[in-house]
Amino acid sequence: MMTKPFGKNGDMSDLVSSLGWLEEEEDGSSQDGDESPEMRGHHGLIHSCTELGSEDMDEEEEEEVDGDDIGPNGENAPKRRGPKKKKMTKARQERFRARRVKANARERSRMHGLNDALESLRRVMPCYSKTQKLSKIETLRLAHNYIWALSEVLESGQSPESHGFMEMLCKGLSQPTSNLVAGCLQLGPSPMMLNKLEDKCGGPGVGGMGGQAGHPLSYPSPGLPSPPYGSLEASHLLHMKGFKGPVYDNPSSNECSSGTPPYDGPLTPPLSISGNFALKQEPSPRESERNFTPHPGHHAHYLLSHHYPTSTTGGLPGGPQSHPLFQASRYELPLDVAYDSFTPSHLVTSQMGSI
DNA sequence: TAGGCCATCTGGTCCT
DNA sequence: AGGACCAGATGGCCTA
Repeated sequence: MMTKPFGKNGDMSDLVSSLGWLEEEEDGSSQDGDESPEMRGHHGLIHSCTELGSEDMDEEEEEEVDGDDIGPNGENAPKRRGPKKKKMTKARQERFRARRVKANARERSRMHGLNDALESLRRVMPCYSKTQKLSKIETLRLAHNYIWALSEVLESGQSPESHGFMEMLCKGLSQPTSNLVAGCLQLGPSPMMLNKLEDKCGGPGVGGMGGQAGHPLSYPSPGLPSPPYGSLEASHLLHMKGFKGPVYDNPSSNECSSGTPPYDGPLTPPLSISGNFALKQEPSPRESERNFTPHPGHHAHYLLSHHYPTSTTGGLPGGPQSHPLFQASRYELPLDVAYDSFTPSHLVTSQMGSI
């Protein structure tokens, strides 16, 4: 439970009055700027109070605000310490309010943008449910785990159906979220999901395969519960169906490298990661220090042979081997990544910055 | 009802 | 000076 230093009602008024706030509220200037219905409680009052008491201390038209140390119930409130508060003129109050209202609007807009980005992230997570939305913190944790797990898959050839993959995904997640992820990964693609994938991959502007349903990941597990579990969102892999070929020879072709292009769709995590690997000639000595058994390319083969068959209709132009998932298995970490603290996310961020 | 999550307001700080 | 970013504070909503 979040600790609330002040009660919702009543006890706050003592503080407010002791700070000499009430006089401003009386003249009505405290309400005019808060067009937002979310302007709740006393919080804003306190901030405004402190602001009024500090910002304009060097202004003319000083006016003492003493004499109102009596609480709303008539009791004596403790005297306010520090410099005496000066009353603002109407004009100053209006200016201040206008500035504050503008800043609030910007902040709202900024947070909405942040939430939009978070929602985009949710949609490319391995489990996405409109009905059971992941919380912000869980979304970030799952994203971290997901990148990590995918990298492990690339490096080790571990199957995404394995228990280990699930464990990596669920590491540090709350029990409900873990259950959600587990449910998602064990559910076979539902007809609804297939439709969704069809929409995503075949829809206009997605770079899909002409409306072909594609090859959604299959996690056969008949008889498992349906919702509230979300559905397995395999689109993060299916997105790559639009992949035109390896990008390693031309790093600038990677979206991530061309400044900050407008985000108009889910990214393809393997592309983002693999495009930044350095070409590996020999197995890295560090690789042997890993805890997993390296089977380079195994999983890439598995995935790609299942989902990117070499065909003229739906396969990758150069066969599975041309896919970044496969290619990436031949790449290794940059040497400047601190190995102790290695996680795939470190790799991504450190390399992204160097593009 | 406690606890978790969220949206919002706010003041401070840094940057352009 | 103004905007972006951040963290703290607060109240509302929802759920176990």
